[in-house]
Amino acid sequence: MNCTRRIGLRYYSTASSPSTSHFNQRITSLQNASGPTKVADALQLFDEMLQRQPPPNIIQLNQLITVIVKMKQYSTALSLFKRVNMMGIPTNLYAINISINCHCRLDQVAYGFALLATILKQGHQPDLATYNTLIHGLVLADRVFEAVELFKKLLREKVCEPDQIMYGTVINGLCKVGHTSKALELLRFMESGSCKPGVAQYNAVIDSLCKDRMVDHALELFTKMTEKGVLADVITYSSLIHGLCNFGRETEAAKMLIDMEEEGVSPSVDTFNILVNAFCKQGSVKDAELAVQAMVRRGLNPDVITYSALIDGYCLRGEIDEAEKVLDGMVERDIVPDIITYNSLINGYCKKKQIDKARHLFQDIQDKGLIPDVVTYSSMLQGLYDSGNPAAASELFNEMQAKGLAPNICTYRILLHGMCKNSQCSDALALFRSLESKELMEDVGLYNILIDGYSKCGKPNEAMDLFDELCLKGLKPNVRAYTVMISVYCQGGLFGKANDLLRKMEDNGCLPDSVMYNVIVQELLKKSKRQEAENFLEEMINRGFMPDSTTFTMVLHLIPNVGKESRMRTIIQKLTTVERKEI
DNA sequence: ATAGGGTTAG
Repeated sequence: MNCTRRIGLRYYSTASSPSTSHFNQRITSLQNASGPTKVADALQLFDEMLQRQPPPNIIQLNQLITVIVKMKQYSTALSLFKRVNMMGIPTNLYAINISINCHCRLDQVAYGFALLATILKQGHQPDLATYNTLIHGLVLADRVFEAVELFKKLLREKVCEPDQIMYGTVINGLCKVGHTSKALELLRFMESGSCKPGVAQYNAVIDSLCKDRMVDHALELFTKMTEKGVLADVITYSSLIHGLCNFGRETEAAKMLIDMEEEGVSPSVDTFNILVNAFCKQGSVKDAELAVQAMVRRGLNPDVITYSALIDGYCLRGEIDEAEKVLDGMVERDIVPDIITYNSLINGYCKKKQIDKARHLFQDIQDKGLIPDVVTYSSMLQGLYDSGNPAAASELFNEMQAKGLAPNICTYRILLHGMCKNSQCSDALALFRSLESKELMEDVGLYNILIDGYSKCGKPNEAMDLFDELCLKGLKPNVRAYTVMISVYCQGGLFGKANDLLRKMEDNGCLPDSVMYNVIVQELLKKSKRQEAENFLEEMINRGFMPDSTTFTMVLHLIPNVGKESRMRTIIQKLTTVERKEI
């Protein structure tokens, strides 16, 4: 028997011409290759293989076409299959599955389904990979409902026994469209069945829960998963750390990092970047720098995201010098700053009223070949308006549109605010009226800017009209909208109306905040409505809000130097006692 | 031996 087998092997190896192994070698080296000529080299090899007589087997061709697919050249891959068919080389199920995948990636799910018929015609049966590719195709086409229906049908009619990949595809699809609870249901279903979920399926749901702001649910699921003996990996921990950070729970996030290392899971650069970024956004660049040191100690190299986060952190604090130092440091380490890195700096310069430096950098990065994005332009626009140069701003806005960059809601906020601040309220309103997106036309924030702008331009009636319009549209004014309107009423001496609105606002379930109280007290004091101001001052303190420095200064001026009973003094004394207690 | 899912970060 041994003898027969040996003869068989021998026969096999002599039958394959020398070029078979030669092609195998070239396919293998292409699979591992990277570089700009990879696709061209693969096509060249494909041509050579098709010219060979007898024609190469379908396995090698599948391998080669997979190289093209991995490079996301789906239409090229499909055209190669077409040539295989034209040569009369028989394909197999693998080949058709690859084709289905290509069609799905090209947003042609229908073609994918049509290939089911080809599979049957050729005497094959679709397998798990076939169905999973189609389910994934539906997910890619944002047809998650249909994907779930197909999955259920396969299950109901016992067409196939889903594996972890198929469950995972459906779970990911559900998470993608925000149906986290359905995804969780499916995960539970897996737990109760024979195909148990792995860490990837748990990760999808944990991450989705975090994005739904349900971090504690995510943590619970994480615990349950561990209890079931499924080991968390770096992605599980990174998702949780990210979720915690988004909730301002950086301390717990940092503890999670320690936990993961104790469990033997090594954090990646990305894991650290989440923390670095969170610390920076929260204003504590010091902690961020410590996190960077910690990652370096573990042999991880900070990347462009790490450095950009630090730069952004320093810029947010107005410490541009420090930000510039970080930039120099990263360049020294051969890490190339990208547009996001520079956006932080440009924004920093603009906020610091160093518009010339911002303009210079804006030009500089373009000379370097970087393309400014919406954020770059928006920052520049804000800087130009803030420096009182609306003409340059509108020129830049035109340039941005000429380049085909679509302004986003932030851009419009900056534009409207900038115009109003530069006494161009009617231009701002005209721009707002020209907006075509429903989302923008119904943005309370944009209304607030216009209302505030008109009021500051001394046109309270227009401001009130806009507020009415906002309510008539059925939009819910937020606390900022009410604040602006109340201050409009106060400035016009219409205190009764201001009071009515305040009541109406609380009826609508919108509670006054610190800013609102400060505005009211300040406006009342400006109009010498001392008693009303005292009432509001007391009310705000009772609700736990502090007068800001402007309010405080105004109030202090009203306290008589010596003797005399003063309600203001009592209030302020009470306030300082409270403060002392807190310290 | 060749095919299908995923994944965290600005």
